[in-house]
Amino acid sequence: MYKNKKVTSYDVAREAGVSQSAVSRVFRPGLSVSKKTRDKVMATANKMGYRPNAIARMLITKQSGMVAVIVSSRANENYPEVLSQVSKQLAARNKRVLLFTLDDAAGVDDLFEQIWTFQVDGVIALAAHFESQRLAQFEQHKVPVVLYNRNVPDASTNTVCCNHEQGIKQLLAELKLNNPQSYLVLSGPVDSDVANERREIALDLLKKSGEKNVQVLYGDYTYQSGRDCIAQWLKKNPAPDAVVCSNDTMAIGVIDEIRENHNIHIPNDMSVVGFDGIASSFWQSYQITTIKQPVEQLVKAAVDMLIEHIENADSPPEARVLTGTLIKGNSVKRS
Amino acid sequence: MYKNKKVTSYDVAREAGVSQSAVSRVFRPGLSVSKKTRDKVMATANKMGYRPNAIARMLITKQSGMVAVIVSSRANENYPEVLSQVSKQLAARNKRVLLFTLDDAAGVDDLFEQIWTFQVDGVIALAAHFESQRLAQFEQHKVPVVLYNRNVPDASTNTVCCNHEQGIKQLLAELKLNNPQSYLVLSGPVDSDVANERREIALDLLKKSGEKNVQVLYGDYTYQSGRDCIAQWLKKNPAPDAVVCSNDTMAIGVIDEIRENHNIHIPNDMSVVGFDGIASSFWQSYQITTIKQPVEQLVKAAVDMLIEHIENADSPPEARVLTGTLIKGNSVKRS
DNA sequence: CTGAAAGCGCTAACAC
DNA sequence: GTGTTAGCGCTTTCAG
Repeated sequence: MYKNKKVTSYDVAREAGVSQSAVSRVFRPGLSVSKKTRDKVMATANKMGYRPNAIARMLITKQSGMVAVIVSSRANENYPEVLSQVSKQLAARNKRVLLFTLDDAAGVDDLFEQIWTFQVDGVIALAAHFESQRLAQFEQHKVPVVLYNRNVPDASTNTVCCNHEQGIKQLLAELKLNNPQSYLVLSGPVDSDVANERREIALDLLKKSGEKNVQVLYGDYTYQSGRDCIAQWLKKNPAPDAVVCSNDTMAIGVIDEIRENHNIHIPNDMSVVGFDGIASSFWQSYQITTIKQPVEQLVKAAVDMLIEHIENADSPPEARVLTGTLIKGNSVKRS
Repeated sequence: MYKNKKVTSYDVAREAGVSQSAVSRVFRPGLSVSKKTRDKVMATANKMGYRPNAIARMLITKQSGMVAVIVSSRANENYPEVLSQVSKQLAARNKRVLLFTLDDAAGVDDLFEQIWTFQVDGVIALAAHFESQRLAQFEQHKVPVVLYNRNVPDASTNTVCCNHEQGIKQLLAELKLNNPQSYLVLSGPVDSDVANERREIALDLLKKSGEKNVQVLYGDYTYQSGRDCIAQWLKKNPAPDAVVCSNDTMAIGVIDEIRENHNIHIPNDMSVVGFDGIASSFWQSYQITTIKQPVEQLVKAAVDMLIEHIENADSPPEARVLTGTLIKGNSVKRS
């Protein structure tokens, strides 16, 4: 075995008695090489354990074949599923995932530095919040970007989003069947764009339908915050008839808190709805009424858009909105 | 703005009136440049929007600064936490994560091709199963690798693992307090090394302590498989006194199935234990007795080992085993 | 401390 | 169809 140093296309060429570019051609699909040379090259390449060096290729083709995927810690609980889909679907398009996790605003500068230096072909941002000046940088550096699960008002960015409005409308309609007199909206954190959007839509719709008794609390999307919020609220206030949570995880927290510490029956005395359709929302012990996001299709849309913009630098920005599915669970009374 | 093409170190050099290597030096930390040149270069670089091209750097330094992280779909439910930790801790060591997801054995060939061509500095495999010949390839290609949550008998590979034996010993001791007469071991899938290890350890320990009535069922680590297995079992058999699940998710499934369809009380009539300590195992409605994996420390160990082997090619293979924490939940009766 | 020069391993014209 | 040649953008000796 030739293990002492990395074997290059030159080494293979010499050994096979062909030119270096012949070797290169053999390993670039779709280039015309005679079967004879191809076989000869392949044979010696295998013998020598040769693998083309993607780095060198990137340098010359100016395509890294890598897509930066940014995951913020504020991401929904369904992000593992999303990430796995993203990885799978990008792989199918012959792109690799360069993963970045974003903890707090502090890391953003560094993150962007990395993105530029690594010459990624594109960026998919999962539920992260970026200032609009940040988004402008992508354009300056000519790096296509798709925001997943975000709805940016000014339509200069590619976005893919679940239809929050329609979803929340359906959830509220479901709640209305029981004619609730008081609502509690349990919002996600204010630094999450998705949370803000869901909250505002809910408040807006409730207002439009003339509801007077609507209160808002702020959690941070976690189970514990769901528990804490409702516990805190019930210390000084009567139980609301309906609780509208910005995600399933908080809804689960609410349900557990009620079960443990309060003599309130869900759904008979109180209705709870969530959002996302995460795996545990379907578990027997919770069975939350929620909107299931069409994750696979959302990711497909995101990947399609990104590839389109990578291949065609001046295609116009696009926003795609997909509709989720109402899941009628047992956290809202059914007649 | 100089936006028409990527600006290179030559462009900056020309503009700043210095040599190209001067620019290079400025952007390589720890190299001696006079403050005057440094300032001048920095200023024009910023003005022109210059960013060093990491690809070119990789080509010459033969270090990509990337670590391949392989996630298999068989990974435990705690993988999001693990992945997030891995990403964070590698970032702290100035490495980027190139993420690969592995669905089935079919993709392995392709995966390995990618790993070689992308010249990654190292590999962390999360709960994936590789044949030993595969592992040998890493050595041939001189790519350091750390297996996370695997215990390979032949000690020629770097591994980091939670102490399954001690954990399961503790869980069984906890169960013993109620003097169970019959055990059901609910194993994960046979193509998961972790699952096999946990099952065998449990069976072994039970045998050693003289238990006669021990049955085994095979799930696939999912919630639904937990439900299905126990439901199937109870159709034809009496309820076991103790159920030992290979992960928390299946334990949750067991609990939910029992709650919905059987008149059996947990923990009074039946005890259930899990493994992993995933977030939902602590939820009020489950509170599983389980072993919480020390994820942060496990990842730290993995990353430390990997970096060590990247920097020091001939450090010897190492296996680190960390001990988990027994969580005394409510799925086992407490006296 | 600085600049000149030689590549890293490969791709992409371009002749033959 | 194949070989020759000129780089991609950077790091790294090596003189000065």
